[in-house]
Formats: sequence, structure tokens, C-alpha cells
Amino acid sequence: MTNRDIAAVFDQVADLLEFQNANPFRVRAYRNGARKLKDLADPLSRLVADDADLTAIDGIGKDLAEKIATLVQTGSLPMLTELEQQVPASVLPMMRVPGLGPKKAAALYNDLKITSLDMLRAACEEGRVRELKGFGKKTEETILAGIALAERATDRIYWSAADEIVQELLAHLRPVKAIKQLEAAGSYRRGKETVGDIDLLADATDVDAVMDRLGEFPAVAEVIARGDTKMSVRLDSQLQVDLRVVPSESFGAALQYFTGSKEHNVEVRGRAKQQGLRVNEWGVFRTTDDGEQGERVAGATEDEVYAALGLPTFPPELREARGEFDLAEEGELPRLVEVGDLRGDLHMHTTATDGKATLREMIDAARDRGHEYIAITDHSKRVSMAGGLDADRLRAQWAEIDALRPDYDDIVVLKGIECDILESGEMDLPDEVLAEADWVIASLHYGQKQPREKIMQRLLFAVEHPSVSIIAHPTGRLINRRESYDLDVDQLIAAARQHGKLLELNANPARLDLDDSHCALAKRAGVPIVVSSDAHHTGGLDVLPYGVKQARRAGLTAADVANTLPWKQLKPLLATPASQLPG
DNA sequence: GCCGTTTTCGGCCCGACTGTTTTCAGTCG
Repeated sequence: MTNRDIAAVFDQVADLLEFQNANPFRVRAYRNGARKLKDLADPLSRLVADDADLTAIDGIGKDLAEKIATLVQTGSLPMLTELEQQVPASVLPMMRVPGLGPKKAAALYNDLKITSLDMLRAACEEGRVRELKGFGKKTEETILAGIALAERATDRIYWSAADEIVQELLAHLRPVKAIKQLEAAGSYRRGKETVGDIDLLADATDVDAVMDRLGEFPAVAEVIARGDTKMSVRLDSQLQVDLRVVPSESFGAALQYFTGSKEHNVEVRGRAKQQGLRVNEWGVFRTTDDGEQGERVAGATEDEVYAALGLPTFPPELREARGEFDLAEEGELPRLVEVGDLRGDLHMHTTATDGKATLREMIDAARDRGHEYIAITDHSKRVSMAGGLDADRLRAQWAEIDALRPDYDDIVVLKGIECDILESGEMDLPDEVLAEADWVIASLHYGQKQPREKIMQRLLFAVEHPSVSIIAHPTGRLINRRESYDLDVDQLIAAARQHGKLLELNANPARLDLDDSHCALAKRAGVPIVVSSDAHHTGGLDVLPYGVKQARRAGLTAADVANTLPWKQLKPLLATPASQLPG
């Protein structure tokens, strides 16, 4: 079992325990444990085989350590089997209905024997739900409307799509004169690859003016809730937007609170408590001797709030309780990479294969964007649907690049190729051709269903190939659409380190591959990351900021990202094992 | 279930909003 498999078991246990109304802190322990395992660098299977002390892992105690060992050794967990006998897993979707938590879902299961969304709908339509204690007519209506939402299980949207909506919302709200400050918070601000809902925060005294204006946003389908400071609406697209309106003296505290993550805030507030302080969305307050909220010590800005707790202002991308507090204590909070640090783009296509712009158009567009260098990397012949290049056509394209070079003294155009790693494990072009290239991307488009052993054989062959520079979109996942192929990312990173190869962070918003936790592992191993656009038209060059967001979430600095270097300094990195790099 | 320069037991972040209650539980973030 992989670390993620084991984490999934713990998450399932947490879901079932929650349904059974178990101690919420016990539920949290399982969820927290699952989270920590997903970010763990070392495979648990190896740690167990080595008889390592698993309780050294933060969030893993004696009990979870034993369960991990059981899972590694037997592939199953008796406790989960037992829980599933007590509660059918089919009841869990009920908790996805907005307004239904563990208590109400359990009442529906225990009193009405409801075990599916279909049965729940029938019970609502027959008016049986309103008869239950704690339920009423209104609740029944809310559930009925919510079932459709739960069934649709609307995907979290790409960060890039959320950004479009956020910009529209901000533009819509800004004309309100009462608004002094306005920010989008939540997972959007943390730069998460997908966003589940949009959180907006306004500094204003005229609350009604702001809320009325949000209600007038054209895409609003429904107002879910509206109180003195908080309003929630649902858009036509099903996306929920939460608005919070606070006074200036609380804006920083509210922004900190509303940005999250939840786990980060739990840590922040726990630390505050130890210092005799209380943090809420209204500010940082001293706690009086009788435990009441006392004098306010901070709140207007985030800097002020964190400073009051003796903490630096964490970049939003790092606020995930994934080790940022330890880094801060050691004074090693990184200065994260920025879009402006990138000097070149090393993955793009042209009309020679499946791109929509010509060679010259791509070069012009890249130059307009200030790139110092680019690599032209069309597909190799195996990608027949894209009209992939054979050796002759590739050499013809390189001759074309040579012919164009005199026209461009301010941008370096590299002769590259995105060469497929064939199902057989061979490269799709002859070695002598690859040896002539400035930049060789290896990637895997076919045979993605092969077993792990075969996939790894292919990837490792490419990593060891003397002409290969980098592995592109190394896991092959497409967010919300396709799982990654079956690979061992740790092994790939180790091989890249050994052979001096780079790994791509593909900035396409549907890929973002490697993801943040994998990039963090690569950083720890000293393997440089290259953030690339994989552009198939000139506008496609503009996705780099999405990749940089993901890189920042991984804690990468400019030094960890190879294409922040001038080409002359990047080139020597190739085929230099990371262990031999300076620094 | 985890954790500990106050603790091996007793804590574990904190507040807004709704609906169903006649003072609060459940849900949500």
C-alpha cells in the first residue's frame, strides 16, 4: 500500500466515526494523521520493513502507528471492516447534502432507516423527515434542494477559473463607496490548484450596501444566508460565494482567519492561547484572569496579527500546517519564487505539430512577454494525432530556427523536442538525433494503463538517457479528469537526482504536474524544477503564473526553479548529478 | 486519538447563521 492508500483508509475511518458521533477530537486525529501521511517523504512500507519508529511522525501516536503497520503487512484494517459492518458506507453521501452533518444524518439513518440519497428524497417528498425531532418543514425543503447538489458532486474548479470569477466579483463590488478595502481570501488566496468556493472580505461600515450589491451580481442564483456580518450566495454555476463585512480595525484579523487554512488557524490560535491571547476574526485579544476576552492588541492588518503572536506573516500559499511554523521558528521561512523571477519557457508547440501558432509567432509572443530564452518542443512521431515529427521533419524545423536566429538578437531560441517514451520503453527518436538537440523533454503519452513496474522502467530509461534533459508532466494526471498513471514518484525523484535531470512543473491549469507536495519532495532531494507553459498557442504562454502558484505552495525559492537562471547557467545543470552541484 | 519547558490527564480554535427551540443544537468555515 502506498502512503496515499493508507491515508485514504484513515479518512474513511474518520468519516464513519464522525457519522457515529464519535469524539470529534478522535475524528480529527484520524484526519490529521491522514494529512500528514500524504505529505510524508518516505514510503511507509519501507519504514515498517525497517522497523522505524512511526510515532516520530507528527500526528502519529502509538495507536495509529500500529494501524499503519497492520495495513502495510496485511493490506486491510480490522477496525475499518468492523465500522463498515456497523454503518453502511452508502450513508456517507448524505453528509454531502448542505445542512446535513453527522448528527442529522445519523438521525435519518437510525430513525427512518435511510441509507441512500434516493431514499432520502422519497422520505422528504412523503413528508416523513419533518416529523423527526430537531427537523421541521424548512429543514426538509433544504434537504430536498440539497440532494441535487450532493448528487451532482460538483467538482472543485481550477484556480484559473476561480480567478476569472473573483476578478468579476471584485470589479462588481468595488464601485460601492462604503468599501475601504476588498480582498478575496480562502483557498483562492492560498493558490490551491482547485477552489471549492469563493471567500470575499470587505472593510466597510455600511454592511447592507455591500450585501445588497453582492445580491445584484448577475450570476447569483440564490441567497443562502444573510446576517449582520456574513452573507452566502450560490451562483448559477453552483459555486458558493461567502462574503464577510468587517470594520477597519478587524480587517487584518478577518483576512487572516478567512484565508485559512483551517489547520493553519488551529495552530495559530493554539499558540495564541499559550501566550494568554485569543485570536478570532475580530482581532487578537488578551485573555483576562477569568478567561474572558480582554483588551485588543492587534487586528487592523495581517502583519499586526501575526506579529502580536511572535510570528512572521506567512505567504498565503504556505498556510497549510505543513511545517511552516517550524520553518518560522528556525528563521528559515523561504522567500518564495515569483513570476518575475522566470527568465525563460522551455516547453511549447507550434503548427509543425498540434500548436495553433507558427514558429515565428511563438517566438514573437515569447519575446513580447520578456522571455530571455525559449525551447521549441514539438511532439515526436508517435503522437500521430498531433502530426508528431520524425527525424527529417525535426531537423527541418531546426534548420528553420537557424534561419530565423539572425532576426532575434534579444531572445535565445533553443532547438528542442518533446520526445515520447514508447510503450516498449525506447525513445521515439534515434539517439543521434536527440544528441543534436539543445533541450530534450521526455514524456509519456501512451500506454498509461501499464503496471507500475513497466511505467517505472520507461521513466527510468528516459532519466538515464544521456540526451534527455527533463521529464515533462511526470505523473500524467489531469485534475478532475484523469488519475496519474501508476508510478513511484520517490523513485523517479531519486533517479533524477542521481543522473542530473530536471523535473517539470507543467503550468497548464488542468495539469499542474508535478503537484505541490511532489515538488516539495523534489526540492528536499535537490532536484531542480522547471516551470513550463506547454503552450499550444500564443495565449498559452500566459499560464506560467498558475505554475508559480503551485511552486510557491511547495515552498520553492527562485534557487529551486531552474528557469529562473539565464540559459548559460541552466545548461551546465544538465547531466550534472544534483549531489555534485555547488551549494 | 494525540500531546506535554505548566501537564501522562485533560485539554484539544472560535464565532456566525439558521431553524427549531422557548434558550440552544447543529452546521459551516
